[in-house]
Amino acid sequence: MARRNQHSREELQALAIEAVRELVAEQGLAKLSVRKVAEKIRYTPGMLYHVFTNLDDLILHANAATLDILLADMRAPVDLGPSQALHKMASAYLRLARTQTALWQMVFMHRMQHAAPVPAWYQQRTTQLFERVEQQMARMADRQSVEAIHLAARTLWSSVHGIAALAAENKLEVTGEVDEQAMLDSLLENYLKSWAGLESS
Amino acid sequence: MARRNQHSREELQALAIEAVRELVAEQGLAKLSVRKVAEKIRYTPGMLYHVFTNLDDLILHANAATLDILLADMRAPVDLGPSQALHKMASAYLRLARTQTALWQMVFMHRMQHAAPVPAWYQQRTTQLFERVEQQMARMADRQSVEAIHLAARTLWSSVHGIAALAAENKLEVTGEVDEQAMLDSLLENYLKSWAGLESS
DNA sequence: GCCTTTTATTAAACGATGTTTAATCGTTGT
DNA sequence: ACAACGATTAAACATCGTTTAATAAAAGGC
Repeated sequence: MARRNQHSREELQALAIEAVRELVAEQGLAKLSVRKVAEKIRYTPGMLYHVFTNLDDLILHANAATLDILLADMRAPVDLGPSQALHKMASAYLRLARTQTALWQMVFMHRMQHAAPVPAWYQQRTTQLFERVEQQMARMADRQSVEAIHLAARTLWSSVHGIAALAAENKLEVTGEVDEQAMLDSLLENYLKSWAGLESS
Repeated sequence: MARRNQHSREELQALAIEAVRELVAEQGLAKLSVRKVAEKIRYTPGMLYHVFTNLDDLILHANAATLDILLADMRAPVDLGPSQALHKMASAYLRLARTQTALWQMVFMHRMQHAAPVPAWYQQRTTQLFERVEQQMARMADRQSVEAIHLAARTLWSSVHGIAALAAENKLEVTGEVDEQAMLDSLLENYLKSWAGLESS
């Protein structure tokens, strides 16, 4: 049979993306396969190549969905001070790494195999994330230069990411009990305290 | 032919491990395969399963070698103060991520597929790394409790790792110029300044 | 020095993978 | 009614990790 046409191209995309996310959430990235995705949405593997260029492309779309969730969770409440806002954002970041570990890891661990550059519609989401952090840090110290704020934001958030990555690892392999939330608090409190007190050069 | 016996079991292990490291350094983890390793050491794929339990095991051994290099590079010079020692160690960590990106990524990105727990001889190396950091931080603030030092060491080094991870990524995908060494300096300076000034509770 | 036993090593198979190909079959336009 | 098109499939291909049984060389006993 051909063109059952029960689903439009866009519906099929959404269906496949959701299937990937469910499969990865249940079994992890390592167990993901094109055939499983196809079976789950009741199509043939070949069909997926009519809608996505390859598996990497499909995974990238699934990751974009995860990033959208993350960005939504990291919406900074307007009525909070910059320090508390950053705490909230970091906690949201950590929470996703803890509760949706497999999906979170897929975002940060999967690398393109075909040497294709990350498309703009994807990179836009990751830069958006850094911009939000930068925005809050700009509120903390308006004495600092734009470059200094940029550097500090990247420094801080790379650090937050490192802690969240550790938390995601520990969900799988035990390395000794660590309280990642306490680590986040320690990082933010100490780094920001010293940084905000700095004078611009 | 059988039992050419040109190489002992240990020599074969070392040969295979070195082959893995060369292949990954040249082509990346994604292109690694058992067959390529076997070809490189001029044996058959099956032979590797006589010396290692599976590919994960082989990769783990290759990662141990990388960790050994890292640990050697991170030897803290005795004549330095704790703060400068930490700077040196962090720089060494970053340097490896930059110069041996593929091998470094294999250490931190590869996950066991067979749900086997990380063996003790491997985990020993990663804990050793944290211990060195802890040691220096203990020198900085002997007023703090053991638990506080443990927490701060893990916080700081997870952050260093996050920055190094970002540097490794940017070696592959361009995200805009960032000076990771400056980020490291910012992290260490600000975090340690505030942390070391703290009184124990 | 021959024969047996071990064991290193291989060749070949198995099942699964991502991807491509050509064929099919339903829909659409005329 | 028929032709063109396009969605969908079935099947093939090359590669992968891993296992199996066969083979050939070394080691040990006598």
